Amino acid sequence: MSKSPWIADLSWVREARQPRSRRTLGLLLDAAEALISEKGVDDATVGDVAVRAGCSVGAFYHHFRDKGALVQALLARLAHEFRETMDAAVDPARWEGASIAEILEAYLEFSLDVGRERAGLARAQLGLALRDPAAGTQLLELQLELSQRLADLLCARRAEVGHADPELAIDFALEQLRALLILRLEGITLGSRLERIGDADFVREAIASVCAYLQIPPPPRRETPA
Amino acid sequence: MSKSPWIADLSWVREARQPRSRRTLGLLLDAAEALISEKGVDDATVGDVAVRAGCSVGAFYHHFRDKGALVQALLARLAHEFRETMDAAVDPARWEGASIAEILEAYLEFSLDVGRERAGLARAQLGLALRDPAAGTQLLELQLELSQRLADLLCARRAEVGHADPELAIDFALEQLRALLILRLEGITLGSRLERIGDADFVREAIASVCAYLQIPPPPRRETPA
DNA sequence: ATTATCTATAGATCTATAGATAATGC
DNA sequence: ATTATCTATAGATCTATAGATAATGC
Repeated sequence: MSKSPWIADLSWVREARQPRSRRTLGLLLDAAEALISEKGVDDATVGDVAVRAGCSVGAFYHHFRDKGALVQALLARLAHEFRETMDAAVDPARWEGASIAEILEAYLEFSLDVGRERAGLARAQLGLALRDPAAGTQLLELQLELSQRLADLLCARRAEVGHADPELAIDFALEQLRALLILRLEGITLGSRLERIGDADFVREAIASVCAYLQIPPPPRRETPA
Repeated sequence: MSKSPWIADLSWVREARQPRSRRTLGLLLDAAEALISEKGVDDATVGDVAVRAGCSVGAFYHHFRDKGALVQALLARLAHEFRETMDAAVDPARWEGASIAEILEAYLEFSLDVGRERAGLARAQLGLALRDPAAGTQLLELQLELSQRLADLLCARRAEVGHADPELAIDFALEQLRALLILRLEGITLGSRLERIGDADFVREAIASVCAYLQIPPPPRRETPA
């Protein structure tokens, strides 16, 4: 029976049976993540990835239909991790009793931490999004969802906000912080005076800025643990 | 006489004599600028550029040693235009009697205008800087110089500033606006609510934010010309 | 018997060059 | 005579495939 052209490329997707296979798949993804972090998607070749994963190019193509499928799989894995982290992060229960300023401060600190670890990857993803808006959106959409859920958290505290249009102001403030984070994490700041100030000062000024804009009280000073 | 290896690749640089040659050079640069705007440096091939310029690949290599030399030349031309514009823009005479808020407002408006025209190019340049920090710095350094000269303009007006550390605050505010501009111009905002607000609202909120942070009076309302 | 891997290589694409041909300015 | 261009192609690089070989689980 000849196959309908509509389903020519469709087959039942099943998890790999052999543990060996799953191991190789993991090694390939790890290798790809590392290489793409270092060199970007274009300069990380299929050959590179295979060598780093300790397998052959042939094995690579057993696991991925083409190079694009690898990038997709990698983004999917990152998206999964992102979502898990986000779900824990924006749980309203975590933030009971927290002020807007405290939430934003925590957002900045955590983002800087995580962003530093995954700097190369963020760079690669930004590069991807710049070149091909369709390809790089997956993670950016998650960032956006994070902004939305943060906005929800903050809007529940809109009584604190002195700005005439609290919803707009909260959106704008979040976007402003996101812009600052991207610039700082991508290192596009170059030799600007800001690059030389530490993260602590950076967070302090950023928070001072949004607090003034939103017209909310600044966060309480935390004692540094001895 | 055999050549010293130290000067093997050195020759006297002279402007092209033939007008025909200068014309081709210009066409090549224009073609490259357009193509790189559309597709980025990697995807704009030498062949593409030659076709678009209406000449052959051979002619291309008569003008440029290699593809990198083309990118260099293009960046140099842009840098020249940037500098000319900047020199006119930050001339203190232009800003006599202007307040900090008015200067920042004008900076935002002009940057949005120019950035829209050259969006693809900014994108390509950002991509270049992300991949190879050494290659893309030329224009970023000019952006930085612009920030520095704007900072000088503003520092001359530090009496307006209520923030405890005016220099730091001015640097931070400028960096914040730069971050917002990049995000908005690169279209990384995606479907965020901010993308849907117009430039006028964007400028207004951004200015409101820095004025609150710096603790300076907001800019005077301008009447819209009928 | 099925799944996973390896080796070797075809095919596509892009950069850069060689050598011939045309245009320019003295 | 010199400068600028064109045509054709070599060489490098990368993606993807074909076919043979090894490992796994029933």
